[in-house]
Amino acid sequence: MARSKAAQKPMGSTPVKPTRDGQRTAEAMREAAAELFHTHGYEATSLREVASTVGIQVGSLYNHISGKDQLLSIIMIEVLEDLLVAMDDATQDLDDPVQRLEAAIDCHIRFHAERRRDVFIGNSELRSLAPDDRKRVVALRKRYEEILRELVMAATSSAGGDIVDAKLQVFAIVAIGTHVSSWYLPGRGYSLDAIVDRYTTMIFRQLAMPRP
Amino acid sequence: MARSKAAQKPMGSTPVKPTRDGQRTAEAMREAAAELFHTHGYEATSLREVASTVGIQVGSLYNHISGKDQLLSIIMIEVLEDLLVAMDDATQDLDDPVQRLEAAIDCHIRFHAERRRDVFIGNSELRSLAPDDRKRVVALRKRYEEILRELVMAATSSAGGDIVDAKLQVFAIVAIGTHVSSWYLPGRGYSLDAIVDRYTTMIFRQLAMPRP
DNA sequence: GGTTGTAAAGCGAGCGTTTGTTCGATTACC
DNA sequence: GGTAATCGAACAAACGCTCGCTTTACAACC
Repeated sequence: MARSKAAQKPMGSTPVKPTRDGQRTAEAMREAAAELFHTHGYEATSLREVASTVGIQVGSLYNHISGKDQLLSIIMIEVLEDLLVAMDDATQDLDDPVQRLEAAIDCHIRFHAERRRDVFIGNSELRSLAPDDRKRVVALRKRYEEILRELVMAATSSAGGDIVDAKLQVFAIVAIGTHVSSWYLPGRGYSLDAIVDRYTTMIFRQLAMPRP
Repeated sequence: MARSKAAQKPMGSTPVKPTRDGQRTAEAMREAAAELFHTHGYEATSLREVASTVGIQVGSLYNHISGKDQLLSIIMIEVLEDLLVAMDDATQDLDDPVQRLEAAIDCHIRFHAERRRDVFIGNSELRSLAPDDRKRVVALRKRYEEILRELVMAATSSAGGDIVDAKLQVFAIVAIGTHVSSWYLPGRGYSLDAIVDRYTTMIFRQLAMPRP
């Protein structure tokens, strides 16, 4: 191969000698993997890079995972589950459907910006997943879209708005989130508050209803 | 490695013995590469798979390309240049700014749907590009966004619309295109005409102006 | 109208690396 | 002393790429 990468000296901040605390190592592995997957992609990342980032040898990884694919599926499933929880937390205490939608959009965009690294992995490495994991991820995504759909429909019918097309409306919102996760950089350009505010206005306009 | 892939028997429809027509082979290589990059990703695609799809040996690929990366950069740059040309063709004969924007949205969505394979590659393999090629692709993208921006601004100022935020408005349109290229399948679900129609209405609503 | 020279195109074996994964020995902690 | 964690060396497979050789098509020549 032409390219040369990976596997220099340990640069990690974690144990070099055996420890009782395998938990910390497992966590460092997920963190290192997420960072590398985000930068180079799953296929272009070697387990030796992951190991050297954590500060251990390649073989030691297998004390915590069954294989490279597990590293990816953990990241992808976790971020989706977190998103569902965050969306639930953001809306569960609100009664007014319009306020619920506004809170949902806020949560949606904020989550995609703040956890852009993991979200980006989740959106670009679907095909690298093993079939079973892919099914699970697709199911979680579908559930998320269903939640958005119900929020949009409840808000419009409550405030006299109008949906051009429910499915495509949800897609438009999802697309904005995905796109944000690909360009947003904290501290550069737009503030997160500004992004949320502008996009919320634009989405409410699509629904032909005023913002509260 | 655990996975086993590629390199069985030739399945291509093109020459097995030397021909004067290397042009056809080069074209078949681009086609095979695009198909494989789209399905498995650039890094997960081996040149042996490309060669076996075309129906030649690995070494023979190098009669037409300098390396694997060139295969990718050709695909990515070509699709962007085609998009710019298509957008120009779609709008150049129109004078009314609103009609120009409508035609642009039509072209934008249609292109992203019809050439979804190449567009998808263009949107997901940026990090696999060599630095120079990446710069070129980023520049082309920026130019495309600039064109969209001017179309949006001209239309709104002409028809009394209102832009919440020019940059984010363009981003929203781009995001819809990218998203379409990831889910649209011809003959399944929405017709292309329906997609274009619905999204056009939604985008015009965002600009607070009526469709012509 | 055969003969021969040339260059493009493909073959196929092989090169040096890198890859994911395995495994016995070793170390550190309870 | 037992056990979880790590090391370190090794494995076979797959990778991008190179290269000397053969095959083909076409043109120039006698």
